[in-house]
Amino acid sequence: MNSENDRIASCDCNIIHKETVEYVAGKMPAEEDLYDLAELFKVFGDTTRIKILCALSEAEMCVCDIASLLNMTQSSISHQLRILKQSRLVRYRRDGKVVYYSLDDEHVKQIFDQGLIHLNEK
Amino acid sequence: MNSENDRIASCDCNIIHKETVEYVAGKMPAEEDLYDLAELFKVFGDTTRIKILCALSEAEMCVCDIASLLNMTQSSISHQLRILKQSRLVRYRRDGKVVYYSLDDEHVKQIFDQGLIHLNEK
DNA sequence: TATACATATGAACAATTGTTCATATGTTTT
DNA sequence: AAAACATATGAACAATTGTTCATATGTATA
Repeated sequence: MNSENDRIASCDCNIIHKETVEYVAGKMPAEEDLYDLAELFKVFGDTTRIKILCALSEAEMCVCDIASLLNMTQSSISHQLRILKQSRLVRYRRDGKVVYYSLDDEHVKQIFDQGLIHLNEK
Repeated sequence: MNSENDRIASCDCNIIHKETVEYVAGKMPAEEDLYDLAELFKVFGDTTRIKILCALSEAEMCVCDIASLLNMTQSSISHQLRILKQSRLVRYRRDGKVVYYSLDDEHVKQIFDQGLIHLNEK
């Protein structure tokens, strides 16, 4: 076949194993799902947010508590909480002037723990 | 007590729930572990790398296969594989001119799947 | 040994991101 | 109603990141 020997412009090389590529292509999840998955992990991929999630897995806390715990400004915590809210990883309730945050579901802790397992076994 | 009413410079507000903060502080993992955890998730937090990991969970592939599958340049794939190698998420073996990559351990797929579960239940 | 090929890598660049600063919003208390 | 307080948010800035381009490295083959 000709197509197998032609250099592929897009990848700057030849397909070495056409069958493998086609097999895997058939198994790949939808582009959009992979994008969403990367976005989810991106949220976990920041030290401040990881600390917030870790703290909230222990107790419901208000913004000020979290800022104090992590020794950071109220503003930076608030900004990060917004991202966590948007990703549906945390929920909140208002009580007077104070807003209390907590984890939105149990998967958060499971993803968290799965990561720790990986690190501990290396 | 005086300390509870003083405004805390670091967080620009008062500690609202001193007991909670102290309790959670005692439960937090080591700073370094949380940093490593964030670094791990950061690696998962990119569409290209997620796609590579997803592909490798189906079959061992060479750089060219992956580039062809994802319709990206060999160079960009190679750069990302370096990051995945450094994080010990993939391993490789050389066979002549070709370098074959595969997942380094099964946790990768478990972290991956845990993320998908979270997304599917929302 | 010269050429071709698969892969790796450094530099450059645009795009994204996290924090800070200033200030706005919403609620309570005086 | 005014002041105090907890939180939210927009703009600005430095830092980080992913891709591209050019080129280097390593292996096989003519």
